[in-house]
Amino acid sequence: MKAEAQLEELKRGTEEILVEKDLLEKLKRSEKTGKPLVIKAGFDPTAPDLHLGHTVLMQKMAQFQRLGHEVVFLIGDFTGLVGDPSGKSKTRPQLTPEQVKANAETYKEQVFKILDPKTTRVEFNSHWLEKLSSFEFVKLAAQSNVARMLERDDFSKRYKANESISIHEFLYPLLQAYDSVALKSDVELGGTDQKFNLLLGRELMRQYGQEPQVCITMPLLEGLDGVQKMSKSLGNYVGVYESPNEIFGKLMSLPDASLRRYFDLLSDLSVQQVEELFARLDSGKEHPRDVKIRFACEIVARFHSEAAGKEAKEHFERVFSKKEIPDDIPEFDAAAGEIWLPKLLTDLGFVGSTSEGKRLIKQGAVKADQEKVETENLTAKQDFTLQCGKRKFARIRVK
RNA sequence: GGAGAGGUUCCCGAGUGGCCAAAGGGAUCAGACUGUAAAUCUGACGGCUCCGCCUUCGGAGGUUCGAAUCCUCCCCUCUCCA
Repeated sequence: MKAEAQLEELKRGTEEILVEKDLLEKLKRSEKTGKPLVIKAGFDPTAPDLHLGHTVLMQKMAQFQRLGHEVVFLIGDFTGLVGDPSGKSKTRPQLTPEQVKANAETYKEQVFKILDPKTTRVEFNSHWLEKLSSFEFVKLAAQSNVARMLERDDFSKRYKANESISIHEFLYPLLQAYDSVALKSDVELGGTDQKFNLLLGRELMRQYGQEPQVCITMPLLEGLDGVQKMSKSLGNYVGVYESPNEIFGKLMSLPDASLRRYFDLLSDLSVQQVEELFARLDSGKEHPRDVKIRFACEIVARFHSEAAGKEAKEHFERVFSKKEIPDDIPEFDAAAGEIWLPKLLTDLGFVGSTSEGKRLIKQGAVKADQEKVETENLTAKQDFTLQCGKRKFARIRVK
């Protein structure tokens, strides 16, 4: 594909390209020499599961792949030990090497739901960062300065609020930048919160006598709460590896206001198709719920299969629209006779404590065989279905 | 090194000897209403077979009938000076 056409396609959905002119140059050169560009995207193995937010970036990576470039999926196993301060209001807990290793493995497994394994290069930055001598480390640290670091919004906020900033947090961006030097990357992708780190890579490469990388930032996907960015620790995420029903259900709880962004950043529909869809929505020809269902189907299909998407939809309608009991619910054995429900709910993992179980019963959240439970004790003679809240079900087998 | 300010339940933040399992807000959970949306209203929000008991207010001791609150030592954070 011609360099100009590639650029047009690559621009879709991006927040910023620094610098667009440089990217065009690189694309042109690649076109002429047939040498693919090295596309770098780093992931910290802090959370063991990839979520929808990560896939925004990964779809962009996949796009580069389809255009014939070499994508490096960089696992920050070393930088993960440091902890990225980007966008954080406090120091991240530092991970142990064991945690990082386990998380990194999970990452590797999950990446290829979206990326093409054949053309993806997986790297661990400990390979070169571990080998840095203290001398080189100090040299690296000398490449930037405190004033520059404090320009960053996250740091300056913390600084002004009289909150602590550890020295090693200053090191993080430098290490990430050094990754670019080690990889000689042409392009680095990241979320908008990565802008500073990405740009430092550009600078550092220049200082190490290399051609600076182009930085492309992607918008951050907000989580299911519609406010904060999607993250595992905030619990507002949709995991790539979750079950079809889980993914579907979570996406259905997405606020309407976030729907457009989700379509823009994640849907495979063309720009025009999205435009048309939302025009119908605005004019009332389309119900937001139906649009959401379509989207949920698309995402489930992407991570599982077309059929799984359909099934998840049916399941959802059965359980939540018609309020039926789902058919594939966990089973649990209980002794016949008097059953103290708060304990049973705790054993099932539906609640964290018997106190919580008691509260929920009092609030009318617990049902046995579709009937609201009024008392804490229940005399069980035969199997029954236990429901806690809207979505927790279990089949209790009485013995 | 010196001077000062702080560390409270998931988060923010009140509380400065008993009325404190600790105000208020946020987050969360449940109920009503719905489209598992938003908004709104109601309730819950340390644990325990729970009208009572047990464990919590940076940590360890101490004073007291009684401590988140007072004293001692320690750890951590911030500010100013050097």
